[in-house]
Amino acid sequence: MGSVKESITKKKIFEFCIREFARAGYANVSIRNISKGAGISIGAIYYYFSSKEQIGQFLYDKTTEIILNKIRLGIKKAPNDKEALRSIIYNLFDMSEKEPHLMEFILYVKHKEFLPDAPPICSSKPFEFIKNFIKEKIESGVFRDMDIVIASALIMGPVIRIIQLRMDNILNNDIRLYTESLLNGIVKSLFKEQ
Amino acid sequence: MGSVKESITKKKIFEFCIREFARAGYANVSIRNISKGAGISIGAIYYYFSSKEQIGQFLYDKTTEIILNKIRLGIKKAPNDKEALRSIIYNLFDMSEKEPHLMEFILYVKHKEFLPDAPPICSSKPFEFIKNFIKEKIESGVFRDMDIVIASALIMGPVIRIIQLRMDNILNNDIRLYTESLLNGIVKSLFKEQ
DNA sequence: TTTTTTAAAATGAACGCTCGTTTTTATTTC
DNA sequence: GAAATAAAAACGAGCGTTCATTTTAAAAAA
Repeated sequence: MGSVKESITKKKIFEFCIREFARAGYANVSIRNISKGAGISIGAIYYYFSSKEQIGQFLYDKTTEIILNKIRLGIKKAPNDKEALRSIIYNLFDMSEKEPHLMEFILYVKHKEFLPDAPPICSSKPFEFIKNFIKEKIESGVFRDMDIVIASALIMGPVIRIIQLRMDNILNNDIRLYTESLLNGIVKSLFKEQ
Repeated sequence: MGSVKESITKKKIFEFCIREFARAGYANVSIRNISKGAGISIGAIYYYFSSKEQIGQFLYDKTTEIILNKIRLGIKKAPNDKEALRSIIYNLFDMSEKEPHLMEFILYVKHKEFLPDAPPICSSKPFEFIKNFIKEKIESGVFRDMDIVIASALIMGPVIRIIQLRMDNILNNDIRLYTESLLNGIVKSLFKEQ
């Protein structure tokens, strides 16, 4: 475990599966597809993963971890509340542009298919982290006093919507360019003073 | 065609499939599942549908039509712009409460799985209709001047987000109760005057 | 009114195929 | 020489679909 070979083979599986699970759906990607597409043998797949479900689990853990780290770092570095909000939006957009498959995997794939007992994606670590950020801003009086659910929907709803439009090829230009105007709209609906 | 028997059997298929496709995903619902779950034989299914894909097509057509009619009627009846916006939000919430499976089918099921050449769901008839409504309000100066994509995301994003939270059992009370406060937030981010 | 005919509707066993997984044997890599 | 990978075959289960057959219900004929 932890050898160079492991990381190479696992990476091949990761990169092929994240793309194909997002495109075709978990159930429509077979082990034979993975073997052929990732350029490795079926034996090698089962050498590292005990089942197809475990591949899904692995992908889920990796992707949520990557996103969480990026969001957390962005908020940490932000000098004020509005910049923190901007960093959430920008980082999600940035990730959608740089690693679209990863974002598609998180937002499109029904992970209950391979993780029957996992919480819904909106309760995964990155989204919970953002929710806590919002909660704090309401309690400290930065945002208008409102239900956390509403605040969360007003922020994440439009962001996710834009990302999905991009993933569906409705938007053909870099969505990072929308950060500013989307932030403006969100700020208007949330902040006490403007 | 069009007989009483047809409508009964097709209805059984419709009701079982809309629920199961939404819950488990199209690929994970087999013809045998449908046969057993809907209480009809495999032969009866193939008597009315030439393939499994056609069941998906049928469900897609029916559901988008139902939603479109509801949204269109709501906007038509609204006395002013804000009420029209409220009707969009309320009707989508109302439908999520009254016919959750229908809404889940529209928002969760990857319909590319059975409709390979169909446009993404955000370009389906009901969503296109709402988009045109928004476009008109921007052009007539009711909404602030902004990219239609942004306006669309600021409206539909939070609405869909709330619906998804409800479908994921994160929200346990009637989401129609959120109509007013969500409308308030959206209005703040969109309307010129308030 | 009873019998016959018709066609729609429903049945479920069977077909060919793919699935996830395991096993086997052999080779490559560190 | 131990760990990693390859290639191929085999497993039973389940897949979408087909089809010869039966049931049902109503129309036509007697």
